[in-house]
Amino acid sequence: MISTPIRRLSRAQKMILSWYSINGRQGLPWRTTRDPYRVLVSELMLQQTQVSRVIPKYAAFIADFPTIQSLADAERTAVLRRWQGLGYNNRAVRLHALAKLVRDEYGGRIPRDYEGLRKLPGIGPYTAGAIMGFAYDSPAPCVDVNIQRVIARIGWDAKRGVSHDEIAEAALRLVTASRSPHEWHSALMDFGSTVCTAKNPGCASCGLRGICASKGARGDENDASAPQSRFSGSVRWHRGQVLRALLQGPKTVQELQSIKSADKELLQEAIAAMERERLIKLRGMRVILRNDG
DNA sequence: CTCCCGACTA
DNA sequence: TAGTCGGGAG
Repeated sequence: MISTPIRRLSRAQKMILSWYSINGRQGLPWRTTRDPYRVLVSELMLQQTQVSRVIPKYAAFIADFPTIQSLADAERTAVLRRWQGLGYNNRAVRLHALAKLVRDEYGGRIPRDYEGLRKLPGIGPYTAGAIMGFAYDSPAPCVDVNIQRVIARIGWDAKRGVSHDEIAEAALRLVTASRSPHEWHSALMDFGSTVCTAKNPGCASCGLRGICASKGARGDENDASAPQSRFSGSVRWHRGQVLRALLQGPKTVQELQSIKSADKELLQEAIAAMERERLIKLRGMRVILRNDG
């Protein structure tokens, strides 16, 4: 009989788990804790940021802010300082706001349910599901691009195409069937980042060759992304420079313009954007990092 | 130069 | 639903 995607995926699940028991990434610091606060911090950091870059930042951050209480009580600038190098600084602002919200409105307790987590700033559909799985070992929708890719490839022929909804449904079915969402999502992610990679997937040595609907596909099946514009000299780069400077203390616009290699117009653009986002404020000629807002 | 990759906002 | 948000490794 014809193998359905669900059937294929169900078989693949066992194989991925067995692959994981041997090849899983050991020693990821957020995998050895079930503390919802630590899991939450790691997931916020891992949004848009590679594992290798998060590891040292996570350790330093947890050392400084070991509990959600300590984070809520900290100055925003102190949080931003510890976030330096991770990028997307608004994630740090949201995390700090989240901590204060939990302290002031939730009695210091992070919600234990998906919908409750979703209400918190910075927690979207993926992160809520990830926390459910990694902190509470509870099945919930949890589809990032890696999980999406692995499930799509195994279940459906890469040359065809499958809706996100179908993948989400299959993913939920799999995690619900698993004995441990924590183990299953860890396995899926490790498999996706080391074997079933976006480009040049390791099909040749993959144990799932026999059942995968997309075996041998070259990767990047539906890649229509535009080439990335350069970072150096961009507005984004200027934002980073401005933040770095202001972390040392208030600066005048003049002083900011003397930043090495800074462009006057792009710097103005960066300052305007950061002000709109309430990251900074202008007091006369002085620019300062906001501690609220 | 390319790659990574979720949440929020308008 | 399109645009914005990073910064370092390779």
